Amino acid sequence: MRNKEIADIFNEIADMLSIEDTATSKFEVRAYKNAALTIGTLQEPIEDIYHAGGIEALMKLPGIGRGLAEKIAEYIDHGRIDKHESLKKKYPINFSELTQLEGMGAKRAVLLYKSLGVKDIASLSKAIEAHRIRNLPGFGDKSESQLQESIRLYESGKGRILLGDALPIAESMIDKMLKSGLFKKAVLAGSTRRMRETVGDIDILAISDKPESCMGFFVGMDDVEKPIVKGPTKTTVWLKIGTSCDLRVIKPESFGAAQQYFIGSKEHNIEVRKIAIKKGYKLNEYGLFDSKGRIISSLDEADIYKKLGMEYVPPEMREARGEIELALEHRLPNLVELSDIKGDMHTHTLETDGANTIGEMAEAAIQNGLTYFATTNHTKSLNIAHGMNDRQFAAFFKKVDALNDKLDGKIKILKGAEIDILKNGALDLEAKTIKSMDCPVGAVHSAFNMDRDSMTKRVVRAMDSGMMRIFAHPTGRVINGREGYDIDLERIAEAAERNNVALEINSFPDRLDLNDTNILRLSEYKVLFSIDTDSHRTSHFKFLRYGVGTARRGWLTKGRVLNTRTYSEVMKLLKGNA
DNA sequence: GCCGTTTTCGGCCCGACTGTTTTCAGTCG
Repeated sequence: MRNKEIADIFNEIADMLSIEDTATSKFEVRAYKNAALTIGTLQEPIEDIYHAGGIEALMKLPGIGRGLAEKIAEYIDHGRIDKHESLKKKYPINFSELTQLEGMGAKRAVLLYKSLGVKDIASLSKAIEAHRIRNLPGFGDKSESQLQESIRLYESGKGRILLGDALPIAESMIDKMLKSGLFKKAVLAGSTRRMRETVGDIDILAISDKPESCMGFFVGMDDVEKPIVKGPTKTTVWLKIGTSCDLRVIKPESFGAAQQYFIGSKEHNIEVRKIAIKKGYKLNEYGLFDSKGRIISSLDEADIYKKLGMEYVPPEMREARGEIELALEHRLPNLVELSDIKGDMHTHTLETDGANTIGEMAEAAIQNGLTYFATTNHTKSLNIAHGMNDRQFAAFFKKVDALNDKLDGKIKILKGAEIDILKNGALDLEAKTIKSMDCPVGAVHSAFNMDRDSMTKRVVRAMDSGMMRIFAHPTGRVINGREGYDIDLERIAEAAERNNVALEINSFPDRLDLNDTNILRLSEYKVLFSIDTDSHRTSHFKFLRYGVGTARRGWLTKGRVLNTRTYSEVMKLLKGNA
């Protein structure tokens, strides 16, 4: 997939063109940025589009005309774009690195290059140490020390943090803000609200009569390491967890418009504003206005969408991936909700690498509102997790039977295992043992570096055994950890369809596997998805909301999710009698 | 460089904050 490479190059061309500062280049910059956005958020490999339909097919993509389509073709065919190469000769600067620094854009980068020869963060650091920045036009003592601080923050907070780390902090901060009595309302916005798997910062939106006191309270909170930007309506701080947090305080009459604006995404908002313009309106964070500046709507987010002729778009869908068109046609899917989930098909106990007994897990599942769950311990090949053999499973299942009797329907425990799919595609237990289970889950835990075809065949063979009901964490990726193995998900989905296997959406915060884009990609297949926690201790059942958020980002409806079914419906599906 | 339900020419999302400025450019989201 060349999408990211091309998007990066277009962004870099845009940065370099933005220096030229002529009347047309200003909009040429925007054209390159728009195109980079289109390509960067594309669901399928751009080279596939090109190879299937040539330049004409590329030109059908939004923001891509003949000129840019030819440049994309040039890159796919020759691995380089002439315009990019010649600009790079003119400005041999690492823009993508430098512009990641707070307070550093393309223009400053070029000024620093031309006057001091700064090309990247390393050479910038040296220039700062020698105090050579402060005397440049447009710079001063403050900008010099701020750049130094930006470098420090960049080094310490490289990369985005997990949703599972950001969301609990954000919620507790909002809780404290509301309890302070200074805030009338405080809500979560930004990528955290959209449930992106990682977030670059936390955005909080608040209403108050006393914005100054609010900002004072905010910068003084325990979670805050230091303020970065402080204004009367907008303040940015650096949090101790290693990410920044924005607070915007607005007037109550703008609450709806402000939510719409601050939830984002930026790409979604740009599209929505264009729709406003087409209708002769103007949309900003204060409201929707007509051409004479009279207010059309501002109090309620849903009303703003309505006034624009659109359905209310759930935050998780706001990524400019086609939801705008559907909202205009009133054809948005009715997304699955946390409260729809009745069971969990993937959990562990202390018999293998879990931390709690099956009884404790059952109690926690009840507390979390579930009516059934599958206990799915690891199998013998996974030594590191003390995987169980056939005899141990038989003994364990007797315990589960006894517990089920004792629980008397308060919750139903399904007997299962997270069975290793061995290198040759065989399942790591005897057929007799697997057939005694309600919920055999298959998973890959070894030999991650097989080539794509072999890995795909390995899993397809396991599915074709007819004994597997769920394929756990299908790509094996760990966010900020490892890439995941190379596997052809389309072929996996076909095999899953044919064998009545559900594909898992693993809710563990550093897995979220399948992820939103893969779910979207596979939505045309008639497979069910199973949103599981992979709980290794009782507290992990709370992770379910991350899996549901991911499913919603993948546009899944309740009907597409296996474990929204009741216990008896699920048992029928698992036994193949549905 | 893209794009069109008033347009194939003349527009292109919108506002806050900061530092270095005497009215604004650069950056950010």
